[in-house]
Amino acid sequence: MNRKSGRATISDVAKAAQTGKTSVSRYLNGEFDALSDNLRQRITAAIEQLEYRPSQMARGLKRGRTRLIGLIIADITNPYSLEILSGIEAACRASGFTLLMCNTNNELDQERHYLDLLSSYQVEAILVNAVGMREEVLNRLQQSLLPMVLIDRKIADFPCDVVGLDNKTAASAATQHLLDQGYRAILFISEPLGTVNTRHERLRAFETSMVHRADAIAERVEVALNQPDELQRLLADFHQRYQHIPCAVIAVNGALTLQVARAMRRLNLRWGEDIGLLGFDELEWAELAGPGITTLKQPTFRMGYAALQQALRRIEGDDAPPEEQIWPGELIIRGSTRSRTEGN
Amino acid sequence: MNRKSGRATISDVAKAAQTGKTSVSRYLNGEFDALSDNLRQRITAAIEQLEYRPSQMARGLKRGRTRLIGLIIADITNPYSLEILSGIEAACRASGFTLLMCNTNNELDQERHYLDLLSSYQVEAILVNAVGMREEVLNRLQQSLLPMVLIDRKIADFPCDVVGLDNKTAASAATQHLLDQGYRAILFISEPLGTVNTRHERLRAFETSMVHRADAIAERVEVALNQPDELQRLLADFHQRYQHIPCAVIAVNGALTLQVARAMRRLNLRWGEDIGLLGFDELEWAELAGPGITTLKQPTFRMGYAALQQALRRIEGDDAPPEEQIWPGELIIRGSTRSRTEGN
DNA sequence: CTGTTAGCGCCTTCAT
DNA sequence: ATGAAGGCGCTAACAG
Repeated sequence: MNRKSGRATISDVAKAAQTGKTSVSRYLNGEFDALSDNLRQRITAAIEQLEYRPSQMARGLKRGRTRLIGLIIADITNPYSLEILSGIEAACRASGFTLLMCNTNNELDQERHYLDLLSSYQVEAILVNAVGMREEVLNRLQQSLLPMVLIDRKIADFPCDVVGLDNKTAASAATQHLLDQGYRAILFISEPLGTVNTRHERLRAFETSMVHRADAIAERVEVALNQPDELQRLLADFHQRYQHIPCAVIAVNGALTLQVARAMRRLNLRWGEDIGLLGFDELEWAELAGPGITTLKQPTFRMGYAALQQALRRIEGDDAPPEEQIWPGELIIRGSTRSRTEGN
Repeated sequence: MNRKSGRATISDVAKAAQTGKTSVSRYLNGEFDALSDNLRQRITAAIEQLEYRPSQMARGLKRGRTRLIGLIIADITNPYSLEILSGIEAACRASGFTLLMCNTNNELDQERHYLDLLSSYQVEAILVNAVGMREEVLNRLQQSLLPMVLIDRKIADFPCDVVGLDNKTAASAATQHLLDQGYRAILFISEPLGTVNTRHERLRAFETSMVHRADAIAERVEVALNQPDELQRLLADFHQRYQHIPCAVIAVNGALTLQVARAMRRLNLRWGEDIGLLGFDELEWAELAGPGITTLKQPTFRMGYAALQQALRRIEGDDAPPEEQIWPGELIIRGSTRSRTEGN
């Protein structure tokens, strides 16, 4: 046993098994055909006795295979991201990889920082669910040949594997549902659009679905998260202007849906009664809130899982052109979008 | 620039700056007093030009300082764990550490496996929010001198830093609140107690608070997560037996509270009306569910943050005896525990 | 101030 | 079938 670190090294094992490090290394890598039965047993015993565990650090240094996957998330507290994380994690567990987790807190320079950091840990691939990046950073990454998979959001003009929702179909279905239910004034509430393609796509599909309908009013607004007062003001204003016709709200993601629901609560607006409410992302509590909240559920867990699988394929050398995986959403109808007959 | 890995190494920088690796290393470690202005500038330029980033792997191998923290979580999808994670992550970000995340899915052998794995990555400390561990594993860890901080749950007879809730006070306060509100039959619903000290402590405090009260009935039951039918049956049975007196339920944690609420929904039992409901752990949607759900909020974020800080202290050499940090909970009263006057 | 030398723990030729 | 030697990228003496 090595005196200083307290941990046995490959040399200690070799010594204990009365052999050289090479054979132990072979043993560790499963090259048993190159080992006599006797030697193999000695090594097994030595490892057991010394409680030896190979150092992934040293291994990674030498071979480049660290079995580490980097994950960059914009905001872990977001329920969507959490489920994505959950899927990725399960896939990691299944494939023997470990996750290095980085939360950028939606800050752009953190993103840059973590990208660097992860590559300095020699991760074998990077999964990203946060995109504010500019070309400079990306080029560096691309040169490094580090496989990268984007989740949910993608980057314009940057060819890269992507896993995301079929935003167009989903947003159209959501809008159509509200129209079918009789709503005639619909407010699309989004976090600031920025360069987040997801938000743009959903909004565009919403507007496209509405533009044909001369009998219905479409409005849109951007609000940052955690601005309850502003949100409340917006909702009150919207409702006040259209209270004579069935009106509804679409929230662009789960985090926002929560805040919208809270604001409505404070305004004493009952969803499903006074106003319709539909939110992207399924929420575990959606059925418990009043008459329930209609959601556009994404197969988040499976998307996370799939993202890691895609990364693994790249790690194993697949160099097919970048692939864009588009998953279908599912509209889960609950009481918040109850049917409105005219004037009711 | 190194041909094979595509990444510049310290040697490349040394060459480009026309100096030796040592000086570059010194530069990297901020030992500027040992570098002439001229040399320093050459190095700066070389690093810039080569886009050099030191390999954390190699660094870790040599110095033992990997700046990596291992985190073992029983179940990331648990809201409690998520917020803990969130706090830990923030503390990591603030201190320049990176998280290696492992989710055991509540499986004991995974726990063992990950403990090994993390130490093989030379993490500098391990944070654990999942405890099924037995002595064998722990002893190995303890010998390795790897700092470890337990969160929420602790292990009997294993002296170790712990960050947790003041379960006794919290559970007493919760129970007392229900009694004060007039409830006279209270069911304590827990996940299987197992060796999870947290659940035991909360139950014990509940029973202690109830035992003095000859006028009130205390019951308890254990249910595994995701057994909706059984849960429903239990609740129906409990309510049916005590519907003539104000009765209430305490759920031992947030995950369970969600399931209890769902079961009540299906049974058409309205919390705050037909039955009282109080759950450990604050839920972001607690105020939105019917008249709101009364919760016992834990300062989860700060607890996670504090856990990492404690780990840092150990990393920096603090060898004071194990410290048990007990944080106070806060009862957040909502409509689900509305006051019951007799017979109403 | 600066460079040389020797490893950290492991894997990989290349001999034997 | 086995082992010795060299090196991955970095740091830490030890000289100058």
